[in-house]
Amino acid sequence: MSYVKPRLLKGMRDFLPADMRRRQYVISKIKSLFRRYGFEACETPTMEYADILDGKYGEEERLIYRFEDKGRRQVALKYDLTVPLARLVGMYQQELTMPFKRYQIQPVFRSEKPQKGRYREFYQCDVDIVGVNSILADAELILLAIDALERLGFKDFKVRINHRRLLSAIAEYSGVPKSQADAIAISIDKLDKIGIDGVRKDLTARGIEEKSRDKIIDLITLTERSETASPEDMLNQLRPILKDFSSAQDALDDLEYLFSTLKGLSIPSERYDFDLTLARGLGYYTGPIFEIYVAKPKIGSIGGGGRYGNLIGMFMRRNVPATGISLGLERIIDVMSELDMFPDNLDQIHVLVGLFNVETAVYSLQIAKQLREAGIFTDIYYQPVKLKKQFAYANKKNIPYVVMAGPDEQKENKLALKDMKTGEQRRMDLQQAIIFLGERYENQIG
RNA sequence: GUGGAUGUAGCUCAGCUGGUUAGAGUGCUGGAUUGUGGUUCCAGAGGUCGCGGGUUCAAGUCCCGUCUUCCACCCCA
Repeated sequence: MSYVKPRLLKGMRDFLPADMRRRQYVISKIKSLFRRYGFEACETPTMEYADILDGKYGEEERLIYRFEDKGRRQVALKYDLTVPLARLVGMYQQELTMPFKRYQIQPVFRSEKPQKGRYREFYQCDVDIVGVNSILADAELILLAIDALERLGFKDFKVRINHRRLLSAIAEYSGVPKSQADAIAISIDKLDKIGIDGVRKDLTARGIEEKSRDKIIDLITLTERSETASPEDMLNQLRPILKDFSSAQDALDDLEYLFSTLKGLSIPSERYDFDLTLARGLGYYTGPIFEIYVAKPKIGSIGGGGRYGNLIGMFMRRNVPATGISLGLERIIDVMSELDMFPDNLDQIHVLVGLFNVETAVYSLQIAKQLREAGIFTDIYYQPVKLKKQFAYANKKNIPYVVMAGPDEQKENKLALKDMKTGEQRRMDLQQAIIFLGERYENQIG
């Protein structure tokens, strides 16, 4: 027989049942919350025509997986869920009810060099609101993201908020040519990592003139100084400085509205921050931008998003405003694993029906059948091996209860239900067992 | 994409300056007089030392290449 060494492609992963318990736990919580906020599900294919994705991501475009298919079409694996959504809206305009609120939980692909918390295939959990100009939509997405993370047990995280047009205004204000605006954004985004002197050096290295550089640094230090200041105070400080730039005023208005809404929703102020240095890489953002940040495990952002005003317009003849936020499933899971945030009873199977001997096998199968009809997750042992082995199997699979039914039980039309944790075992009839297990696992039985 | 580290039984690792049949713990399989487990005891199976070349009388141990994982940069979920 020929042998192929089993192996995985770089950055790709298998999920064993132990992994899937955690993934499904997180997905089901997120999904039910999305629905609670009035979003409906959507999916798009793994592959798109390459030109659907081209020209949307800026620098990051080099990370798109590209192939030629057998029909010599240029195809690409989807890189995020936002651009496919834009395509979808462009295609089904007439069939979609506006405003269109959809959630989408699917894998995306990026050919990056893998690291911890960085894979080549990973799931994003996106919620987007299409067709709404109001900043209220952005505020609600931030609320939703915070709600989701808190429900998963996150304690220490923060949503950093900035505005794309503020970044370009900074470039304008400092007198830097438009072509270098992105370079500035990238540079000041590193403030956390390399500090103010690092940014100064970096700006110089990027060929920014001294005069411009100092103006930029002044602005940044303003926000850095104000770490204790409220977002409102910071906006008020910026307003006079950027007075002559009308786009900056619009951005400041947006943010002011956004922050006052968040405040009005009673979101604790430690949950969000105005961060003038936040610059999201993706090219399509045009308005407020957000990033969800955890400090504890050094993994960076676990989600992000923002308003994209022109992207959908690239797939239709008019512009449609939209805003969205994305949660990174595997980073959320990585953080939760690291901080031991998963409940320890993520068991999926409630009871194992053991097999005493061949003569009573059918009786055992009947018990299992009826437990299943009652909605209880029931596994069964198929071979009449030593009870020791059957119990060991239940332990290994973390099954909390075992039913044994031998000749004695069958004679009385009963069964023995054993609690694997306490070792306690009681003889009862099937109905009693169904009631007992049914009450215990009420919330899981569908 | 650039730079660095790593790779030995299913898992976690040991193996000194190259030298005979590659080890431990854990896990796995079987057993300790046959209706009850997670403890203990006994026995056993399991390794092309990531893969491919090369140097040497001799390589897990040195050199080159390649792949994987991890770290930094870049960037991001």
